[in-house]
Amino acid sequence: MENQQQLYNQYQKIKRFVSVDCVIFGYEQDQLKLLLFKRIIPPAQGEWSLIGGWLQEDESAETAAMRVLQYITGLTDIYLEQVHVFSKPDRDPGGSVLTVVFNALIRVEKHSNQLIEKFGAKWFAIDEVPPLIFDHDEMFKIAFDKLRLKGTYNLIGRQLLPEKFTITQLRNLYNAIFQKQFDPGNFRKKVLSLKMLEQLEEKDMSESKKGAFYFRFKDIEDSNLYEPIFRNAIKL
Amino acid sequence: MENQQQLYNQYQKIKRFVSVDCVIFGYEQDQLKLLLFKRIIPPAQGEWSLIGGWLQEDESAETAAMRVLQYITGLTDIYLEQVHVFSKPDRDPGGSVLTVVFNALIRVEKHSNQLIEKFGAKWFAIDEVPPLIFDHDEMFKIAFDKLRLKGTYNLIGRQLLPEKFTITQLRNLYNAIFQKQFDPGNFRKKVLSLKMLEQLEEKDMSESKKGAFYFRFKDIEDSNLYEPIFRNAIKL
DNA sequence: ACAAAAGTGTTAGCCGTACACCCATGT
DNA sequence: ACATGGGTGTACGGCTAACACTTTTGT
Repeated sequence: MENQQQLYNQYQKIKRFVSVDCVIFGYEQDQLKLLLFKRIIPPAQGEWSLIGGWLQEDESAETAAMRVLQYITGLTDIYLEQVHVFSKPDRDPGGSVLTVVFNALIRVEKHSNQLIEKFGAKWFAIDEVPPLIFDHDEMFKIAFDKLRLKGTYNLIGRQLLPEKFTITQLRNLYNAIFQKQFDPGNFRKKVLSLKMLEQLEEKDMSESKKGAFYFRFKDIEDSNLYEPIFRNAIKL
Repeated sequence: MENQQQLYNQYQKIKRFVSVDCVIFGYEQDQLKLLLFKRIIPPAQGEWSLIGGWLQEDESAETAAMRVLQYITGLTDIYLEQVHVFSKPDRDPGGSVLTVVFNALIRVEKHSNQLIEKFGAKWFAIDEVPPLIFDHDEMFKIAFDKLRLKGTYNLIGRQLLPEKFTITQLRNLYNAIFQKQFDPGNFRKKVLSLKMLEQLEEKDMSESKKGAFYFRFKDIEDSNLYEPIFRNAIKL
C-alpha cells in the first residue's frame, strides 16, 4: 500500500500550458473544405495553420474551442468532437504545450465571410490543403481519418449541410469525404432505409428540370451509433 | 488581421495541472477484466478508482501513462491508446485538473500479482465493476465503448491474449467484449479469412480431448485498419 | 461407446453492387 | 424531341447466420 502512496508523492503536480486547435470542416459547392489561417505572429509567420487558443482558468477544452470558434465565425452551437491530444514536450517551439485537437463541423452558408476575412482565413478544398505549421499536418490527418471513420457508422451531414438538402447533396458530401463516387440509386436507398431523414414538400429546382425533393434530418439524436452504414467506404 | 492578433493577446497563456488515468483491461479465465485501485488518500479514500499520475515537465501524456503502468505492473511495452480528455474545471475536487484517459491492454498472465497486491489493486470482471470515484465511471464507460468500437473493425487480442492462443480463446475474448455468444464455426472462418493469424504446430490439450491448434498474430502491424470485421457485433 | 470440444460443410436469406430503366420538365 | 438529373427496379454475387455434421481422443 505504501507504494501507491509513493506513486502519488514521488512525482509532483506540475502545471503545463494547455491550448486547443480546431480542424474546421465545411461543405460548399460539392466540396469538403478546411478552414485555415495565415499565422500573423512569429514563429512561422505567414504560413498556414489551424486556429487555436489558450485554455483559460475556468474553461474546459470544449468551452475554449467553442469560444475560439464563436469569435471567428460568429456562430453559436457549433458541433465539436475531440480528436486527439498532442503533448510531446518538444512539439511546440514556444515551450511545453499540451494541445487538444477538435473537429468542428460548420455550415459554410451560415456564417459571414467578412468575419473570416478579417482573420486572414481561407477555405481550402480537402484535397488541396497546403503544408501546415508545426505538427498541424498530422493533426489534420488524424482529424480527417476520424471524420471518415465516423462516416462509416454514422450518417454525417446534420452539421455540415443546410437545414434542408437533397439526397444528391448528401451524396456529394459523401463523395467528397471518401473521395469516391457513390452510386446514386444505391446511395439513396441505403440512406433512406436508415429512417433518419424526413422528406419535405418542397423541391429544389436549381439542379435539374424535374426537381429533387428536399430532406432534413429528423430531430432525434444520431441514435444507432454503432451500426455500420457504408461498410466498404474506406478501402484497404 | 488585427483581430487574429487580438485572439492571441486577449487571452493569456495559463498553466493547468495535467494528469493521466489508465483504464487497464486484461483477459483471464474467459473473462474481460478491469484493474482497479483502492484509493489510499483523501478525498474518497477507500473507494475504487482508475490508476493515474501527474504529467511531469519532460513528459508526453503517453510517456506519463506508460511510466505509471510500468511502475504498477513491472511491464514494459504496454499497448496504449488515447480515449478522451476530461477538462471541466470543476471535475476534480482538488482543483482544476485536465486528465487524459488511456486504454491500456495487458496480458494478465505476464505480470506479477504481487506487484499489483502491493498497490491495493484488484481485477474486476467487466460486468461487475463497482462504482468509481469522481468521473471515473464515465471514463470507464467511454473507454469500454471505444474498445468495442475498435473490435468491430480491428482484430483485438494481440495485446490481451498470450503469445500463443487457440481460436476458442480468441472467441471467448470477443464473447466477453461484446457480451454475446459468437458462433464457433462462423467465428473461426471469419477470423482465419483475415489472414492475420498463423497456425502453430503445437496443440493446446487442456481444453479438449482432441486438442486445439495454437495460433499467434502475424508480425505485421494491424493493417486493414478500417475494414469492418464483426459488422453487427454491437446491436442498437 | 460416449462425451465434449475442434473443426468442416451446407443452406437460406440478406445485402451491396452494377446497371437498366422510367419519370418529369425546361429548352 | 431530347437532354438531364431524379428516382425505381432487377439480377447477380458475396457474405452472414444458423445449424448439421465429422473428427479426435480421454475416460
